[in-house]
Amino acid sequence: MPTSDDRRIDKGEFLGLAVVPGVGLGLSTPTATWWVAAETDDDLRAAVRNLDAQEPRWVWWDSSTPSELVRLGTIIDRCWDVLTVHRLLHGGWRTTIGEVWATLRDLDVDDVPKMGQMGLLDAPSDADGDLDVPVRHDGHLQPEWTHGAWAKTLERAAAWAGLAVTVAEGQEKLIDARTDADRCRSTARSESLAEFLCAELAHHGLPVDMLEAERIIAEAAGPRPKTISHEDAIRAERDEVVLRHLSAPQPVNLRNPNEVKSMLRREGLDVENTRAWRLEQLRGEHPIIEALLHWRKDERIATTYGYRWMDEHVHGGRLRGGWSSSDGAAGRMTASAGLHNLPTEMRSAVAAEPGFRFVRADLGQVEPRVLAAVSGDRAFIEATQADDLYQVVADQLGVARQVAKLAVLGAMYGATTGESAHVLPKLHKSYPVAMAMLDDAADRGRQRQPVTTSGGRRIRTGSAVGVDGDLDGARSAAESRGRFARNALIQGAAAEFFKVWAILVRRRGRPLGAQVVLCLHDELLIHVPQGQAGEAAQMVGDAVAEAAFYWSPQPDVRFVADVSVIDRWSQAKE
DNA sequence: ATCGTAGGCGCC
DNA sequence: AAAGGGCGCCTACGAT
Repeated sequence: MPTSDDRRIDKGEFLGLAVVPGVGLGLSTPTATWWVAAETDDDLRAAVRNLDAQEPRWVWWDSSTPSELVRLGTIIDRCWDVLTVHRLLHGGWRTTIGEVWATLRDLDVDDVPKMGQMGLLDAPSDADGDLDVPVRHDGHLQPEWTHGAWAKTLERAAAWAGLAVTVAEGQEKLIDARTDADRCRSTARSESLAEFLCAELAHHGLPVDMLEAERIIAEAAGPRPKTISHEDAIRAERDEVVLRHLSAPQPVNLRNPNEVKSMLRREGLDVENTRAWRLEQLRGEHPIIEALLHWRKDERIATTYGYRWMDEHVHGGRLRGGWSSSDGAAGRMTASAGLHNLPTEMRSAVAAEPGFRFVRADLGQVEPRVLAAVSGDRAFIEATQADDLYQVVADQLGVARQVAKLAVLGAMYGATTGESAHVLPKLHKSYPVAMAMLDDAADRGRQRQPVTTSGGRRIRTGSAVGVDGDLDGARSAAESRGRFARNALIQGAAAEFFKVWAILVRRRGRPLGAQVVLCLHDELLIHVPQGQAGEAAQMVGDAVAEAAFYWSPQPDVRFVADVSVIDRWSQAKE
């Protein structure tokens, strides 16, 4: 059997990979399938590096492989993540390997076999075939294989890698046949690498000053409870600060919105719901409002970002959570463990480690600039040349800047009321191409038709997404889908652009020792040795224009970023 | 007991 | 200023 070093792989050629820790690698190009025994992590790492030196495009089924590579400390810059590309091409989110295979083979996705659906005492049906081969007689993948049985032997791992290459080739063929083939292929590659970045983000974690975090938690939630009854006492104490404002004291469960509503009614305050923005309008009417709003903030930290959250997700000064490169709706990145919704008052706890600094950068006015890029509206593209796009639009429409901003955002979100809706006709007149594109997307959404982002992502609008909150029947559900589609076109394209930026920063930052530690929709945080911080900041800014060069359908749309070097996340501007 | 849904709210 | 799009995560609660 030849070793990996004997194989000649053309630059950019698909190279399937299936890692079996402690055993070796299954490998496959479109023309050959083989395996390499490697019992130690060092051997595994060396084997991958030797192959990567030939500059293949690595192919794998799903994020379990990048997770394994990152654990080994291997760095990859070209890959094709089959599951990620599937989501790009077909929409949807929680997709399984079995469904990806069935889709490619034109099999009914509803027939994809599930693990364990066969009773223990049942005889294997004819469809199951030989467990040693990955594909059953009926054409579907063996569920045992998709659930890990591919890793039983290196021979199987090699076959598994070969199947991944087969799927990747099929996906590329689908892309080649499209009118937007070049752009879509480019997105498939960038989104795949973004998935690898996700594995790195999950592994490295976000630096957290644990003492500072505990100080903030203590301020909001009190000391760390020692027993259950101690915890109850702290909770009761927190509740009491609100309840003492009642004219007729009685126990109220503040965590139950209905009880809060009737409590307020007894105090002479009638509200349809108890949301913060509505309660804020009642500030000054009754002291309990202020106390209740303050209670909510403290309760948020106590329940979601309290000691339990610390114990569960922060270890060795790093906050770690799961990352996904593309969510179910429009393709934004998602993260768990609170990484995407840390309250601002907790951001002082996100601190660079000794000898390191953060470079923080966020894209400025990214949604309207993306709208200009994807619509090709000449007048709107002209407006992106300015640092402050909204001011240019305001001057054009002859309205105040704030009004122009709300109108532009409203057009992208589907706002229908208020002053922003009033300005909409003017917006149509000045920027007809951009507005027509949004309206067209909204129409498609209403009719349950999918929309496609400029990078080629298919976004489904017909499923149960975006229909909550509408009680008055089908018409408003259709409007809700329209708003969703309208926004998804922009949000999805912005997400594609952001990911190109993120993976560029990841690569350009490597010689500087920089580590991407947070991706937040339009904001990047990188952790860098303090001596390299200035150079890294320059690089991050330059990478915006480079990302635009790779991603933007229009070469003359200007994108801007605010970049700063800081020690704590709370030192972000404003 | 376990699951799904709703109200609520954190962030973009 | 108005209350529109996305996500994750909390509690409460009704259905299974």
